Amino acid sequence: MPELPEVEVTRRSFSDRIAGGEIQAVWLGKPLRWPLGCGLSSLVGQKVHAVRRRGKYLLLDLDRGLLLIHLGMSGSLVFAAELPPRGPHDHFELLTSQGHLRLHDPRRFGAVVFAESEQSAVAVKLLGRLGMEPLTEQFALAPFSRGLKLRRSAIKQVLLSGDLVVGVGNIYACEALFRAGIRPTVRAQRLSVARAARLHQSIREVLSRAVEQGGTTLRDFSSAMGESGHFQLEAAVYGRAGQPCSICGTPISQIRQGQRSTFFCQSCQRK
DNA sequence: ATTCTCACCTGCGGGC
DNA sequence: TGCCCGCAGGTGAGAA
Repeated sequence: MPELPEVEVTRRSFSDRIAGGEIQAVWLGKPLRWPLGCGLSSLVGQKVHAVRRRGKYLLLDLDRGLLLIHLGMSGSLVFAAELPPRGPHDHFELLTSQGHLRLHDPRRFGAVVFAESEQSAVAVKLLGRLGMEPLTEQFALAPFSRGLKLRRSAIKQVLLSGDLVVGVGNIYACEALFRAGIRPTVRAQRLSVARAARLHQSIREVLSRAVEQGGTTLRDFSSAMGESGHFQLEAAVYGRAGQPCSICGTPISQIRQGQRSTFFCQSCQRK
């Protein structure tokens, strides 16, 4: 589910409300992708100071250390003064004086991990390889273009890998490549600077527009306020195999790249 | 070193 | 109606 826009929309939907809250209790359900990495009681009494985002990770700053939260493929957070009764797919709760945060994650590819600092081994393992943040000044054309030149893989795979630019998942990779008129299978290193510039711009546009729209709700994503996203209504290619391209009418193609579906227009994305 | 495949887990929709 | 298969928003680990 959650790519950068969904994670950012989630962050904004509870960051201010949880800030300053003191942790009163922590509850863990079924195992997630990784163990929490600390005792539950060591978190109790600490305050949550802020919620930041790095790539698709949420970082909850505590008095001592931070919690890294990843939503995996099917995760979502809810934050409210009172939570409804737990369901079978609720696996983590942070009860604070400001309200209760709950992770709902049917597939349990998500994770909540404690790190003593961003320099700690576990934080570096998870965050260390991450590339540029696409919605900040850090995401400049020159390093992006230079990075592409070093990669022989298909451009779609490079976008998904997250080591050049973070936050672009399967939906937004397809959408950004469509907007840039670039075929997903072309080798990254074969893109000219001009075409890299177009892609650079498309990534920024698609991601910021998706954030504006509250993210993409395909199945059940919603913000921590319970609000669904609307970007799926603007998707030009993702999930639209066989439907006419909005630009030229050519039926949208679906192929497999690295065990993932790729959607594109053969006519608008020639190379 | 980069690149590729697999694994993790559950639910859902399509075809038979 | 029910079963089986493939597929789904991510990404670290390990192999090639």
